[in-house]
Amino acid sequence: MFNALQILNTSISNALISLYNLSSVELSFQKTKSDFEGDFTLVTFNLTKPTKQSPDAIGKAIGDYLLLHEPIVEYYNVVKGFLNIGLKSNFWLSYFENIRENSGIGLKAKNSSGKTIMLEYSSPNTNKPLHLGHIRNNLLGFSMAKVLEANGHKVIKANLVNDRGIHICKSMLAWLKLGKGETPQSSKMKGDHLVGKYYVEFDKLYKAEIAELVKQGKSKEEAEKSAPVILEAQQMLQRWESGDKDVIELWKLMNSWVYDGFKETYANIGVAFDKMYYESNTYLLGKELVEEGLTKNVFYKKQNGSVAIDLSNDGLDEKIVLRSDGTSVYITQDIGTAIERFKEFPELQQLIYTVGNEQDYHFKVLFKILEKLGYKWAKECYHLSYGMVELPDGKMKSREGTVVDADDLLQEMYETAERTTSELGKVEGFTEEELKTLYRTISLGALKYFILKVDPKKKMLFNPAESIDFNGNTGPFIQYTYARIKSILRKAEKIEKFDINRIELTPIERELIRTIYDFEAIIEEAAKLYNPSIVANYAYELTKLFNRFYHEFNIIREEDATLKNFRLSLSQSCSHVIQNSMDLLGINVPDRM
RNA sequence: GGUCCCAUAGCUCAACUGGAUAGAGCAACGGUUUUCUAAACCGUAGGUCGCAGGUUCGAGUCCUGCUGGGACUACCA
Repeated sequence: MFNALQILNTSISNALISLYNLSSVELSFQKTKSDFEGDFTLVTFNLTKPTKQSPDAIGKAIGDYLLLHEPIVEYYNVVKGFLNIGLKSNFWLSYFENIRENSGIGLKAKNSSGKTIMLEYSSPNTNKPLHLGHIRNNLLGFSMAKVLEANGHKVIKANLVNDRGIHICKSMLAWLKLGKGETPQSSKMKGDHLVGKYYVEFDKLYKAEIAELVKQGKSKEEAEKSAPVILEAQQMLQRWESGDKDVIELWKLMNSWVYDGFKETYANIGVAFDKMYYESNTYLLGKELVEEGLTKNVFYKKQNGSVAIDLSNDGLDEKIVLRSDGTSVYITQDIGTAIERFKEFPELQQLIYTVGNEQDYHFKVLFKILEKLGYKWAKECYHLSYGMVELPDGKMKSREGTVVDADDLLQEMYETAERTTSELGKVEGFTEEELKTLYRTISLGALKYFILKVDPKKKMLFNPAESIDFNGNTGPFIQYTYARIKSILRKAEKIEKFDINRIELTPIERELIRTIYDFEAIIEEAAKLYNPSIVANYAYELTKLFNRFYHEFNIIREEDATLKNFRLSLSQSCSHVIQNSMDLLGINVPDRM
């Protein structure tokens, strides 16, 4: 009923039939640029060939047709082949009347699409604390889940914890050698940081041994393979795999430290999971599938006994799926876990992996193998690939300690929020507890928005020296605008009934309604493109627009009661959309700040 | 060597997926508060969209080549 594009599309299609006897033509619409008069713009260039008319003539002919036949159209103008169409204020006002009581504008009802999606994200290693790169993963995954839910899908948020492997053994070994029984309690250190400390210690030992061996005349490569400490770590991994009691016990202990730490960080940034997977349970999966793949001739055995798949016809290379000693490689278990998940959740229709773009190739191979094994759902697997977070001097490396630690950053942001807030001095009457919540809301808002406003596909730069801004295109700016609206609504106390037909829209009011109207399409687009930054940029646009409105009119002092209540109601709807769009990003908004 | 990704204002990012005069924020400069929260608003300045071709009525966007940056290419995870 209020789908303007659909209405226009139908009317213009009719116009083309009536005017040129043309049917089934793809029409190209866009939002009218703000420098021109209108709401929607039809691009007419692609119609010149079939109609043999000039763009301007087509625009004029369609425009005239619309004026006669389409009641929602008020006026039109044609500029250089662009047909700008203005809808009647009446259309926008009835739309607004229709949605203004609705606090969930644009959101689809829960599970209304009937589609179930598993979205994997976070998936940390348990040998080190989370850094800014992991934060991007977590925020992106969590937000994407929210966006998909807003489109009516059921989302199972999954976390596959990489809790085993050589890297964990490195931490364990270094702790045994140097730890002197140190625990999170004894050191007053967060568990994941403590384990991470020994991961770095291992690397130091390892590097020293390599240097020593090189000095003795070995090549670097040889040294890396034969350094005693790495051999010891490998041995430890073998003992783990054979179920050695001591190793398993230490592994459990150190992992439990890490989990306590992660739990705290996850709670702090406000992400959650529906389903936890652990690689120690899944790493053997997939081996039996290799057998299946062999009988299907998808895989082949090489002379040395290893099993591989040739993907060179698909633009990829040969990929080993089983070592010559019969053990799995990483992709083997990925094949296994994917299949396992579709068995576990028969209703599953899509599987999304939130993993950095370093693994683009890996997922191409994985999906291709699944396809070749004959799983129909293989084409519903999607790699939500995101770019690395880089520092001014390059990529972050845990081993070398050149990382922005997640917990440190969150703490820093919190302190900045606290300092900025008290400098501005607008929080009289807040309790200690309310202040803490506010600082958290603002600091997380700043960080999350900073990360999510960037297109996930692109790498992004974080400059610790400049930190994250609280002014301009930022989370706190949007939160502030929300608080402003809430303040007005508090002061007004209530919105009285008003006759919408008495309203004459000013340009900015019209633009606000129009922008609210766009929200639904934005949510759909963000899901379609797997891109929360579309929501972030939208929230900013709406917020900026509202601030202009706010400066242009004093809402509370408006003497015309109809106008006043209309503007209050419009402000309220803006607050709903701002709140909902921020919620899709996993960001809270405060009533006061 | 091969494959893939990226390059837009001094800095960080947009550009509705091929459409109009490429837009925001930060930083710089100037203005706005006895009026609903100045974490705001208005204005000025800032661009050979890495370079060179091509396709198209139309290219930041698509194709080719080049330059610069990055990732992947392991019987690592």
